[in-house]
Amino acid sequence: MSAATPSNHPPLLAEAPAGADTRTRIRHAAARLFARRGYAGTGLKQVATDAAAPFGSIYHFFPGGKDALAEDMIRTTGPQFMALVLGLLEERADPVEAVVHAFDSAAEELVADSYADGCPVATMALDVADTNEPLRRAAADVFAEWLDGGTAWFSRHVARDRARDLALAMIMLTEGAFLLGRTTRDPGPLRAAGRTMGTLVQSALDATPRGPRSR
Amino acid sequence: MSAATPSNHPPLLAEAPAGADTRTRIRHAAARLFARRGYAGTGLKQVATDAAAPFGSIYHFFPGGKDALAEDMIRTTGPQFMALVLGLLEERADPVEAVVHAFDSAAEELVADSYADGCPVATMALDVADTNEPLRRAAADVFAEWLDGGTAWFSRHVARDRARDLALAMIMLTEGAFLLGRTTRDPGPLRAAGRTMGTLVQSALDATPRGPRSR
DNA sequence: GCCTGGCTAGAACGATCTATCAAGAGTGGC
DNA sequence: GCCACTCTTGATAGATCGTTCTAGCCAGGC
Repeated sequence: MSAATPSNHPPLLAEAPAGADTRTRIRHAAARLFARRGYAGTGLKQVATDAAAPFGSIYHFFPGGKDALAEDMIRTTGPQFMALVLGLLEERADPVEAVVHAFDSAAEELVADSYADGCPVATMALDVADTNEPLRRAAADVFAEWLDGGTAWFSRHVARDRARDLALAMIMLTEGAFLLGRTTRDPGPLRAAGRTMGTLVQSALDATPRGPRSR
Repeated sequence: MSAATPSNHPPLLAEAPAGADTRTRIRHAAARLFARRGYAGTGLKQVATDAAAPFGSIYHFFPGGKDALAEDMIRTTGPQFMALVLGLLEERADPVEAVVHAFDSAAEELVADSYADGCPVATMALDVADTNEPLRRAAADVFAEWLDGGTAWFSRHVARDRARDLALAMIMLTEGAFLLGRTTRDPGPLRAAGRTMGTLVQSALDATPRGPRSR
């Protein structure tokens, strides 16, 4: 949708900017901790500490407490993450090169931050899928948005039903690759996922005989 | 490796058999809770309750406490899960049909247990990747075993380097599909992952000109 | 009959968790 | 200069966490 300049992206889940107000400092700190340690593994006290904010301020800005903070985090970083990926895809004209490039960039970033940050939603999604219905729905909504966004992107090159499967495969490979990469401390899975996506896109293109689009 | 009969498999993460001793009851209860709620989200008191075991027995059988219980769970259910998948793959002779069938079976099972149980390792792996080094290593070891096992299976049909990428893709798609399936309460992702794996295996077969094996 | 060991059973401890509360600090309107 | 309001603070409550500990139960060997 929005421009997605071919420049390098700002690090998602970074610390809050220097002079940021308390609310955004809390948001950033919570996003990092939730993404790395999950819902149950993150303590609000540590959020306050990391944010250099008074403990009570969490409840001032997020009266719903931990749940509200977590839902805000899911619904905020989810679209940001999609925008980041779509931006990476935009950096190459050829769709096969684009997906390979996107995964390679993700691999570089994973190494750069010492395998700490993967997908900001996955850890929490698995954590709460069975225990916290509102958060499960929030994560489900995010995944649905990703699927729509990905389908739209691939639809520029292949038929819509094929595009949907490609988008689904891209999301699943991304999540699986981050899981393996973070656990084994190895960027290899992300690069392999890129190769795999390249193969899939090429297959879909080959099966789309009449020109690039078939809308 | 082992036989892998084409019969239906016993449910992984099931309750302990009726007359099971306390140790195995604790193991089963812990496996279920850890898989569904993650490491931080699982309380030992609830493990004892679910296992119908006295609380102190947990420390009697697992002197290492929560960590020992979790590591035992990872290293036990990990290989079981691989055996289950390899067994499903064995139920179809054609490799393309085999992968599609395996994912379709997984989809059925996910629906059957109300989207509660996915991969027994993934939830914990993401939970502890940044906070608990021994458990992270245990999960990493399990993933490495899966990769070896999967590579061996695909090597029966394609060249070894191609087989490795296929195995990697299969693991990543499985994990991603379970994540999406559990979060959105929809078996669709698992079936889509099956279709995608079918495409990938077919591609690899097409690129392996001289007969099935190329050892 | 007694003793030894594995196992049961749950109380108790200190730490940590989420959430609430009351009071203080700072700021802009009038 | 005073009020109204937003935000800051940290103490506190009540619950739950992982872990330890002590005591009792019960079967098998001698």
